[in-house]
Amino acid sequence: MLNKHSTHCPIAFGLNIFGDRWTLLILRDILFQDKKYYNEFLHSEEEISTNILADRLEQLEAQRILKKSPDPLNRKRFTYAPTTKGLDLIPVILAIVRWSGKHDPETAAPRPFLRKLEKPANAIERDIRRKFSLRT
Amino acid sequence: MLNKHSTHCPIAFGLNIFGDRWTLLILRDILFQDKKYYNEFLHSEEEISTNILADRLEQLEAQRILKKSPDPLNRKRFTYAPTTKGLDLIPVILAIVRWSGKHDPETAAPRPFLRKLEKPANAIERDIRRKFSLRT
DNA sequence: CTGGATCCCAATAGATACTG
DNA sequence: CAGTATCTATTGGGATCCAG
Repeated sequence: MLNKHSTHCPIAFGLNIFGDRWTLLILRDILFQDKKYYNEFLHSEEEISTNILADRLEQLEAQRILKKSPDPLNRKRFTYAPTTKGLDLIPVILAIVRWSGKHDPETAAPRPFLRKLEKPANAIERDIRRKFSLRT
Repeated sequence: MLNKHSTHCPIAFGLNIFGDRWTLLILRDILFQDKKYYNEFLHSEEEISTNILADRLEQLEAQRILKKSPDPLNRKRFTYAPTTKGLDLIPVILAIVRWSGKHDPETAAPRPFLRKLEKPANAIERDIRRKFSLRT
């Protein structure tokens, strides 16, 4: 953790919230992979462990980046959906994707995950926002 | 660390390199604050500790995001400058700054650090790139 | 001296087993 | 299903140390 005093730097502020190896992967699942359940996040390719997933979901909810709600179809399940603050992270994720697309020999080639990223960034963002405004 | 197997996801790829609380702060110092020495990074507001700074500089050099060179003015010192791969992280940092500007009550107000960010993103990026191409 | 790195130890993150 | 508990590994703070 950064030294207690909050630093008044916008980069430090952001990194204090999502500057780790897992948080943005959960957002990726939600925003780009249409996942919304704890178990779906658990079984993503990177295999996050249960305590980390629980912790990050809690942080994200506390930061009001995600909203946790009981699943109407199954009272035992919860769904996680992005808030406006969460949707506003789309450009951060897209900037990372573009950087990796340029500098990672593995991801530079077209991949399933990247198909929807062939559109311009603002079209991608608009589509995702539309999806969540329709079903929330 | 993400589970050993590299995941072929561009977001995971990026996060494996700069998904922590310190790496992008060093890049910030270099790209936006004109810092280039170990000691300058050490004394930034967030007070990174010496072992972390040494480790991150090593990682960044190993990833060819920074280039370490002997300082021509002082044989004992080293300077760190961004490579093209490092300059390509400017949009990631700017996306984080924009998100924080919108969602952090502290950084939303204009601040010294943010002055140069009042220009459009591509003008900011162009200016920084120009600065480094002139002096490398 | 002084810039940079290493070492020791505490704190935090993470993997796996287990539980309400 | 969705976590907690426990144990291990990694990160980080601060002192110290080494090279020039």
